[in-house]
Amino acid sequence: MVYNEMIMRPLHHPSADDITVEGILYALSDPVRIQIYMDIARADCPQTCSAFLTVRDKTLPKSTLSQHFKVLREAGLIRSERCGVEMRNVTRCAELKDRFGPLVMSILDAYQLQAQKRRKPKKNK
Amino acid sequence: MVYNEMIMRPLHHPSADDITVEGILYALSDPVRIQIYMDIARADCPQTCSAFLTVRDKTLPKSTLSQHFKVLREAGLIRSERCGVEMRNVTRCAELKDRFGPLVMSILDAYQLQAQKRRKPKKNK
DNA sequence: TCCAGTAGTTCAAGAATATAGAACTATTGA
DNA sequence: TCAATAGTTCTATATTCTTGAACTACTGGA
Repeated sequence: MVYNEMIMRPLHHPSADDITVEGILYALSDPVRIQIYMDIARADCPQTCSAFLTVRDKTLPKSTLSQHFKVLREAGLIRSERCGVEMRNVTRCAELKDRFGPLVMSILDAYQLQAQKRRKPKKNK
Repeated sequence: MVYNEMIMRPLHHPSADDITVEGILYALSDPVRIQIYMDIARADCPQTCSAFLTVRDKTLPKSTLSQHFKVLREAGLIRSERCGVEMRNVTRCAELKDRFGPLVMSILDAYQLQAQKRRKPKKNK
């Protein structure tokens, strides 16, 4: 089959007012997406999509990865900018902090805590 | 059709160690569920399921409501106890705070903030 | 003891959403 | 001009969610 009219739509970033708590929670409820978001947040420079072709030892198809980035972007968690052939992704932490206080930070902290426990679980359980 | 072997399974509550950040975020990413959870958390006594047959001005079928409670329960957010014909639901805030710090509290705070903004939006936007 | 009423669960079917391969757009550097 | 790279879109399939109907389970009369 031949695809007609396939077009590259401009990226959509919701304004701060349109970001919702539910949207943020949904976007970060996926194990792959929260890991991606965490890595972008921890990085000291914008991250490309293809930096995440393997996440948590799992290889992801490009199409799936693209969808995950779209979800993060449309939830208002990241800002993506096309830059030549690649995409630069950064978090929108500051805006989110203004709007929702420590929400996102405490999600990241809890996730990090959990990841640490996974790596070195206590014996007494 | 006649249903055989339909049985009322015992309620399952995950142990604190089996609760995950992703599970919590997923459970609270639904507008109905976060509202229910908020109401249970704010209440000063256990709440029954049927107290939520209408949520955010929407009437829910009993079967849907039952599923929502199951999701909250299996995410580790609430503890449900059958008490005669009804069910008493309370939050597991203390356990969650031990395990994940301020995570759940900051979700509730952010949600409350958002709900307030919905009720009285500023003119200058 | 039976029965009707109440509270909630389970099943199953249709609706909605997610995943991923293939085909595509878009940009760059040689 | 062209091949390579980065990411998107389409679409079919798989998975998950929603809900009405049928059910379980308990309770308080009569």
